[in-house]
Amino acid sequence: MPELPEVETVRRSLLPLLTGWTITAVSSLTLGVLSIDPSLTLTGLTIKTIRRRGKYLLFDLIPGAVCMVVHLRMTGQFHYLDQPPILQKHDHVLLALERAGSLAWLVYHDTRRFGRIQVLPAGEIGRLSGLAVLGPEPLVDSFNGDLLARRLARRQKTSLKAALLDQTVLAGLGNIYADESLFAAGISPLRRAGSLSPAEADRLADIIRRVLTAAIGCRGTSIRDYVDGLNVRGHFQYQLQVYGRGGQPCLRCGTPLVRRTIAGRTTCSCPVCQPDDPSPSCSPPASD
DNA sequence: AGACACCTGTAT
DNA sequence: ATACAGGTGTCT
Repeated sequence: MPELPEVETVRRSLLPLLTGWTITAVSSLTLGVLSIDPSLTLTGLTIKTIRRRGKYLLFDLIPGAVCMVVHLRMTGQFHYLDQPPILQKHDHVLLALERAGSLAWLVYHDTRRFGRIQVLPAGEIGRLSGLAVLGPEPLVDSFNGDLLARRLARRQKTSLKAALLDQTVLAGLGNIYADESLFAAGISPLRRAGSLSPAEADRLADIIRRVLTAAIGCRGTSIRDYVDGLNVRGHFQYQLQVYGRGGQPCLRCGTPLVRRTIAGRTTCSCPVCQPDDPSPSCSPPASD
């Protein structure tokens, strides 16, 4: 479920609730969800801060520079509770917390059980495949059209949709925000990743930043499962222009939106606002 | 680049 | 019964 805006919203919702709290007990209720480096114990560690990299959450624990790396995949959720939890189906990990005599609990819940929590020395997180190979963060100042073009050039011949979903090209986009960004930029998901003009790359980079920022401002998109760390839904789903709207009229031109599978994912786009051919109406007449 | 795997729930 | 879902890792 969660893409960058949802993961960032989870991070922001949990950060003030969890910093400074010490883990007093760990229950791993399902095999294979939580893995802890054999040299480490979570019990007794204090949450120093929570960072995000792409779609990963990184809980920094002290003392000893320990990192709890979390990927929520499709349906992972954290629930913060200030009362003892009544464990539900699909609750997989329970952390009991204490600070200045107060108690709290953090539950990891995941219907489809695709998500993973890994605990390891902070210095070794570079060994986690996936995290180590992530592309640049789209919300840092250095992200611009030039950088995007250089990253897309790594996937010259693949479709732009496939390239934007590739976390090694750019970190954080998923199916919703790839489609929303391409629509807002007026670029077809089927364009070759290496075919963007510098002006198009500038425009797409700017729009990716704006779409993700707007979605974070809405606390994410809640269609099915997604909620933040306090079980609160986002509301960017009310601003979606194309995702999930196949067959419905384009909100810009009225043409029915096209729904098709690209890069193995359902993709929605406007055949008029996002022409497959790079801007035919603006091309200079062919001359030889 | 594509198929399939990992899972469960929901909608048709 | 079948299709599909905010993701990604592995194998053709």
